[in-house]
Amino acid sequence: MNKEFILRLTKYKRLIHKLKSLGFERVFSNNLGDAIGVTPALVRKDFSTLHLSGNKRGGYNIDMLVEEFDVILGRNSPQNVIIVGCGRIGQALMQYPGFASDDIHLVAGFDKAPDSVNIDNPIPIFGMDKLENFVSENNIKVGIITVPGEEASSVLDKMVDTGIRGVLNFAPVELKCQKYDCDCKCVIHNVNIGLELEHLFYQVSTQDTDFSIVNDNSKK
Amino acid sequence: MNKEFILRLTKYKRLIHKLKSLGFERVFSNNLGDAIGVTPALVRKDFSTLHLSGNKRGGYNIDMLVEEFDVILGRNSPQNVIIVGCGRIGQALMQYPGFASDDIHLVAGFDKAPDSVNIDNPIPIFGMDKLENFVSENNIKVGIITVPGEEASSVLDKMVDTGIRGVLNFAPVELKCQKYDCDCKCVIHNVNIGLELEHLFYQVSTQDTDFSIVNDNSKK
DNA sequence: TAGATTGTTAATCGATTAACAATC
DNA sequence: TAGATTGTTAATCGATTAACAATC
Repeated sequence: MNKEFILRLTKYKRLIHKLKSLGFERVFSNNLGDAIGVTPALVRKDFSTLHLSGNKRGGYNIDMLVEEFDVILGRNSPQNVIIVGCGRIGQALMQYPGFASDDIHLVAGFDKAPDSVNIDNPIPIFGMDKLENFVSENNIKVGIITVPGEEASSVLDKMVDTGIRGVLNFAPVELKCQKYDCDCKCVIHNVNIGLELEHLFYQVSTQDTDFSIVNDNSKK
Repeated sequence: MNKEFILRLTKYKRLIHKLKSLGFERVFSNNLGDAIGVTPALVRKDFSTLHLSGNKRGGYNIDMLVEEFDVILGRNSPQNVIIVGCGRIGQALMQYPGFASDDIHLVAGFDKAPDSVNIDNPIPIFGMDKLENFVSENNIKVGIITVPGEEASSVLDKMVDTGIRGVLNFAPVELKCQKYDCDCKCVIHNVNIGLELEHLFYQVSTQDTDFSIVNDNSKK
């Protein structure tokens, strides 16, 4: 429910998998807290709300954590993703090496001009007219948008209509799911690269200053 | 200082520029709140902490806001960015159309094998050995990392050494700036696409459920 | 004047943390 | 037993909001 909380969950899961592969058998709340940058108390609180319990002395059992987190985060269901928009960024993501290790599978790309897309892609590229059938036949729930900003909104509508429930949007517009009013049936994460860079410039420019100074400048 | 606050600032700025281009002369806190999804009270609070004042009856003057936000967000200083790692994602970003409109300029790319990078890039590509001089000569403060995960950490160190103060990281590892202990001289934003997708899968899978149900399942 | 909107204070809300009893 | 760590409660902290006096 809480964004920060869910983000911590995915971090816990990754960390726990790493620890398991290192041969750990138990782990303490303070180890976990240090690694993901929170207090041990919060780790225990999180685990407590997830009904994950440890031993008063021996910490938490790694095998148990691995198993439970895989259930909690739905690792057992197929993590298939489609990508709509096969321009430069779309094609780059198709080759992105970071997915395989997370059991996330990009299974197909869609483009309004599929024939003009390079041949050497690792996944099949279809025209937009194939989207609906593909999504329903393969029960796809999550998609990536990498179309130009002007097309993003209509592409989103199309995707939501076909049954997509989660979207990662790279187009430089802030998308909101308006199809179903406030009772939104689709979760959207916007990755707005320009906004991120602006944010960085701001932070860098004020790193050593504080607000009163900034304001004094603006009034010169 | 607060992440959410800074994000709102960039949204205010974009919105205000849009309103100005539409011919607006004044705007009220409730308009702004509706558009960026916060309460009017928060808009007034934000503006108040920024020492931006309006008229009790007539709202806020758009021209004043445009001017002040450009100062606050440093629009007046050059927004030059370099990119380290000229693989697929790096090259895709070089052609990204969303930057120009924000006065953000990608000015150069760096790669350990610059000769193997495609010729038709819109910006010059240099070897890593040129990084330090370029950054100091052009007074670059912000860079993008698009190298493979294994190289990200050492690339970051190199960038911080040359004087880069803000980094947008696309490598699939969570980077922290450790060079200067806790007194961190470099702000880092991690865009972890795999983590985002996992997060989405989790949200989609629990969209209609609540925690007690999730937990019951996990105990089956 | 009456109505509307700001600016600010105090209240609320929710997340995080400190602290400690329970217990391995 | 003594020491360490969990699980949970109560305190803290900070951000957001409601409310309203000031005033255009």
